[in-house]
Amino acid sequence: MSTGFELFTDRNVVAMRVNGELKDLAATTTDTDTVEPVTIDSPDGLNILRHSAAHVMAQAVQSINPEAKLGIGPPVTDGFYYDFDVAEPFQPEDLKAIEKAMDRIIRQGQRFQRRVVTDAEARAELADEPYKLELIGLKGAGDSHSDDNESVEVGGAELTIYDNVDGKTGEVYWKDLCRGPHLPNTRMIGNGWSLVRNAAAYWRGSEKNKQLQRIYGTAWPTKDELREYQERQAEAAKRDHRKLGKELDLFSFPEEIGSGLSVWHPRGGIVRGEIEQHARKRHQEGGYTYVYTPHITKADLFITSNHLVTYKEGMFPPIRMDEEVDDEGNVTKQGVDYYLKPMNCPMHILIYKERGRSYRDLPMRLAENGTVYRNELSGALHGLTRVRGFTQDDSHLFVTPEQLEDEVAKVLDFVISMLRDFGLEDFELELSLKDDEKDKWIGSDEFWEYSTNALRHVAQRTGLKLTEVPGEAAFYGPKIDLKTKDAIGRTWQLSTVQVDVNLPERFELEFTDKDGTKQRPIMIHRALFGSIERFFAILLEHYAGQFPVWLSPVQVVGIPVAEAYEDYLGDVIRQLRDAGVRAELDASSERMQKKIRTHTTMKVPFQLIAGEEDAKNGSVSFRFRDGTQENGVPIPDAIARITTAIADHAQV
RNA sequence: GCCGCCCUAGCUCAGUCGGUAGAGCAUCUCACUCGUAAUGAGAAGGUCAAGAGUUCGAUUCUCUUGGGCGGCUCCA
Repeated sequence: MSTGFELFTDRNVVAMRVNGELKDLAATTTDTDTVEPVTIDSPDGLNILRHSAAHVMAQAVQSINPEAKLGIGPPVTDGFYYDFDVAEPFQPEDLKAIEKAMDRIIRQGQRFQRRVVTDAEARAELADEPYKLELIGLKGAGDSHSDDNESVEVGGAELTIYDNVDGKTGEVYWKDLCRGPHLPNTRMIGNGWSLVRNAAAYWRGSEKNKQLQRIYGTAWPTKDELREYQERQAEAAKRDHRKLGKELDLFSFPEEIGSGLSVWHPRGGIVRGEIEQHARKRHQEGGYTYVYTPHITKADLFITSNHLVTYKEGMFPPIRMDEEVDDEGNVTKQGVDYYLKPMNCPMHILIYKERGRSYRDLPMRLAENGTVYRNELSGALHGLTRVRGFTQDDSHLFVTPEQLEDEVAKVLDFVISMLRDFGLEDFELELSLKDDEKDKWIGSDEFWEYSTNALRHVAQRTGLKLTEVPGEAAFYGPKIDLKTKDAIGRTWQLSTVQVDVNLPERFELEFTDKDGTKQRPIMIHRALFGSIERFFAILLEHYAGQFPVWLSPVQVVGIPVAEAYEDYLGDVIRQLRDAGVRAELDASSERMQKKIRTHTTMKVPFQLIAGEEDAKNGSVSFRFRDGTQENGVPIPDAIARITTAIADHAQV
């Protein structure tokens, strides 16, 4: 018998795994146990650090406000939070006071002491903590959601309370219902932590429940790592597409139009146009046909598709047409309701249905940049990534069951190679499956098995990292989602490929097979960028506004050293424009240094400068985004260099 | 939608313990004609988000509405 303290003397060890289970170092082990150390910088160790910091924060809050009732306090990515039920929401000044109190607790070196309790004991000790009592009740009811945040409190096989006690006297300062494990001592939290913000959050994540006040913090093994984290946050803030969109004059959301509805300025329009043109060309090469469909439709269409049942809250309210009302307000002629479309699929289906289809018509690949409108909750809106009107690069493929696997494989290859064209490189896949829950899924077991296997084979063949997530499929079929990592390591979900037998069924789609029988096609829903607005925002952040040359709104700006060289440099700019380059001459009366500054902040990839020297030699001088320069480049070479960079989608 | 915070010139922000406002940049004018990140001078620009209330008086206090930000929920 020995404790973790005896087994591991390394100060970086904060807990241990005993036969695979995380335990406090104070726990005892036997010779037959498999015991592994958990260091503070490991994923488990970080969680323990952060969860322990959450406890200290809760103790600090209750030391300041004994009336604060405890919610839950789990670790999350990069940090932790704790929820409190308090009469008055926290203010920024409160966070400072809480940090001070936390600092005292940490310096005090309180020990975390684990204690097993019965249900009755826990209820008695936590009589003043209604939310904890509710959690105890849940556990009693055999609730076994083992991976949610609540399990941090009551997820173990037995109920445990952690006491925070004085390192020397053993006096109990505070206690909390908790599964553990914890750091041995609050001092190990060190100084690599900080409170980040406070916000409201619904108790147990349901908007039907009361809102609690949540305080978020971040915690790291060292102060240096905290600083690095803060720098990463600052870098992300610098790249924020909402900020760059304003600075680079790309798009805006005029209040007069309404929230979540974007307008695209000339510069943003150029970038978006390049994205769309490139995608269009690739789609046409890939056997897709572009179609156009209207923005509004009579209700019938979305009743048939069932969207007006399952998705009604997500849709804008109807526009009533042709209704006539007399002076008393009685309806004398029935009107018709029109809806803004939240999806394009039913419209594409109607194109399919316009005439009888043969197996020879399949696969049929319809593509559209279809603008859809969704009544998103106002609080959910966020820049261009979450809006009320957006354009999906939507495709619907109609295939025979036999074609499904091949076609999905093609689609996935297509998606990946297209995203590579835009400079994204790091991908992984998520295969969403059905689970055992009854009633949630439609379609036969055979269909699910067949289509799931098809998607799995295809996904595996890409060689990309693949995660399978049971229960995440659409109710009508499995799907593959593609995620990408941007330049600063953030993950974005982009493309989705979904198999659907539901809509073909609802709309009674058919094709005539070789043997003359009528068969039902399978539909594949495919969004590549997801939403063009959102994809644009992701690229903008990925490149921090420094788009590769082909996407840059202005590719070249000519800056004459003095007015006398405007004609000379203007001629070079004209040649570039003739070659299809977006080149401009800055003939304003500013000084050249000022112009360089202006166009550098606008992130123009090539600045061409010419004065006496270059005019004499028939050359120009390059200044690049990073401030480096290359002087005396002969004009033809300069033009070739620029056009090549555009054609190659090069970053400069 | 919910909770909290916020909205002052085109932009970024000061400011007014209630007596109707200021800077820098951008814009316009003039002078300077200049070789790699801001030339100088001057001018113009604001019903302090909108509406209502309290007050002798509101940009400032209160309420309502709109918009934004951070979360929750939701999601392309």
